[in-house]
Amino acid sequence: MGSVVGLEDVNFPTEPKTPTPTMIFPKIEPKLEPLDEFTPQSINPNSNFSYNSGFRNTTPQQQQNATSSQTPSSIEAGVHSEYNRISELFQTAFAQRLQRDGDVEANEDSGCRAIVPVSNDSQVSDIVITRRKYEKRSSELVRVTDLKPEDERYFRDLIRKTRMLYDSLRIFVNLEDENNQHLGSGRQTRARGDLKASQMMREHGLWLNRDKRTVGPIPGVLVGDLFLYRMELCVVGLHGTPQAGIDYLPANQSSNGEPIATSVIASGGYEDDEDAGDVIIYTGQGGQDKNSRQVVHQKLEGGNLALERSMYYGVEVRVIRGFKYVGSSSGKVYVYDGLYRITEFWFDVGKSGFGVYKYKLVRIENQPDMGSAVLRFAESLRTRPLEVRPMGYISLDISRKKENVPVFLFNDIDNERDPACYDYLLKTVFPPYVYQHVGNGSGCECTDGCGNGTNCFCAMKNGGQFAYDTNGILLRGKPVIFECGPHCSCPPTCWNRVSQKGVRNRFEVFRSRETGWGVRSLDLLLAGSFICEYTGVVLTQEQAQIFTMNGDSLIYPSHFAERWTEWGDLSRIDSNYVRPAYPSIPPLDFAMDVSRMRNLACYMSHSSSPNVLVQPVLYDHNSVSFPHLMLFAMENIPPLRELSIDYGMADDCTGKLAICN
DNA sequence: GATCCGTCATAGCG
DNA sequence: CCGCTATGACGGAT
Repeated sequence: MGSVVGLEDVNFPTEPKTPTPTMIFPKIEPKLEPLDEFTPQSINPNSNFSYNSGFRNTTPQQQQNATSSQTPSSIEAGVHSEYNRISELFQTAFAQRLQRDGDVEANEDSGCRAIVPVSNDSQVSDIVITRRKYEKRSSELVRVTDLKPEDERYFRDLIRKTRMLYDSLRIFVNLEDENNQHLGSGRQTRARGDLKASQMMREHGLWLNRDKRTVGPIPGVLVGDLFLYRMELCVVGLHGTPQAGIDYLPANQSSNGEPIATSVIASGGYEDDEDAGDVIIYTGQGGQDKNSRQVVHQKLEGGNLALERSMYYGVEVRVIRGFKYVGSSSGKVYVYDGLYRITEFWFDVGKSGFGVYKYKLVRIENQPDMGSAVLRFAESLRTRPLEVRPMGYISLDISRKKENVPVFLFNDIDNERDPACYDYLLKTVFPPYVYQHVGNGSGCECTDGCGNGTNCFCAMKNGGQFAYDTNGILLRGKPVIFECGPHCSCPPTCWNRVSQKGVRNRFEVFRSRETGWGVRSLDLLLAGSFICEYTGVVLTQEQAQIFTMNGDSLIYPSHFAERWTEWGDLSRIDSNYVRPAYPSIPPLDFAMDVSRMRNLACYMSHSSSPNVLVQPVLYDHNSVSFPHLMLFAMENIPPLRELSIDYGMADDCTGKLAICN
């Protein structure tokens, strides 16, 4: 039997310790070649820059196309002129550098030639948050290293809070716009919540990682983290440009006058990309018309030059993959896949017949599994679990058809099969007296559906507005939420019935060495989306006493940390923001028995930095002291990542939920 | 009905 | 300040 304590220790510091930022520049020492011997090979001995030695990765047919589609300025002439241009570019850059720091010392023993550690007297608190309005991006290139576990937790929490705020703002802007459309503002296009949210956060200095240009990992961002919008990447500082695929420190800001790439987004926007996971053939930028067709040769400038320089100096780049994924609103997600090294680059003939730069990106070893691979793996698990993982499945539905969607039970570690042995409890069982005051007149009378909540009694109970948007995403955590229910006149399709409809995603209870049993999803869980109810049998005071005397463990809902307060909290943007206190409910003082009947929720692990929140909800009765405990995602949770709740436990209180291990 | 394409409103940055 | 960009949303066509 493992301990229930989940992902992380309970306590983490509010103040970060100082990690050591490692300066990449200014001290660099690439070998300087005499300018008259300047050749592509001397620019970079590692590169296979193929200037006139034929075409790489190009079929004869493509070459034919290339030459035939392009006369009289043949592809070869194009390459020649491009090469001349590059030579000029480098001559200028090297001349400038010679003039400036002709006496830099070589650093022979460093694995990465460009990287020379310097003093660690920078303040880490400056690394992350920018408080001034519209501050320009910094030109200081750093790599953050030596993060201690408490630092990791601090930055993780910072990223988490930042993303929560971004999502809240985005949803609010979209909803407000939708309401305005209802009123007939006459505007044709919808507001871009994704852009508005980032703008508001920028105005309040809430963008992260803007006062340093960070090479390598962004503190607090894990490999596999999911983003739904390009601007979200800008806000956390993972990738700084809203549209361009290559982010780099431009030459004029660089201490040695050369650009350095920091991150790339591979989303298949270029026909010549090849993506084999660990190895990417990445096409440089430029040369496309507005229809994304390659119409001229690419040039070795901007991001293309930066990638080449990053290769030369052995500087790693972050790779974010964007790809289609049903379930996200735009049909696309961005996944942080970790660090890659550029090992080769060359000028090639693209499918269009025009010259493109190509870069071979190789994933650095010993990193967590690629998020994009996990997504694909989860996809295959959803459709054919036994084929993909023939061993380990104990049950393909522990709910025995009670849930809309089967709940898997997986254990490839030991022989435990406990969760298969319990009665599956779909909904919490309340004592009969909570239903006393239910009856006619307790629900709304919106026969045609509740619309946007105008004149809906249930909306009024929530303070005039529904708690969800039209996609069923939780707008803001509240002391309690009133959903429409069996005593309402509205049809079951009413969108104020999100949590009572039960599980909609594919979940799996799994055995883990760290957390005993755990729960993970095979679907992407969007931030704010409903996960499941935390079910149990609610006990009367007397029953609870007997249970306690017998030594049985109970769930006390009042012990859950009130994480709902964090969801939709706009206080960092809106100084007038007040945390929702309405509708107010008395402290929850009931106990729940899960010793015989339970659902998947009680297998979720504890974390003090959880990705799931507990939100009280009422729909089938009006006793505010006995709400359903509904679980919602606090962030975009990638498939197969363990779900965690803040049980409000201290480190040494693992016994409380040991029954579920 | 899913998917593709054109169009438009965008915002950061070099 | 201007032009570029591996965006995102929508509406119409296939």
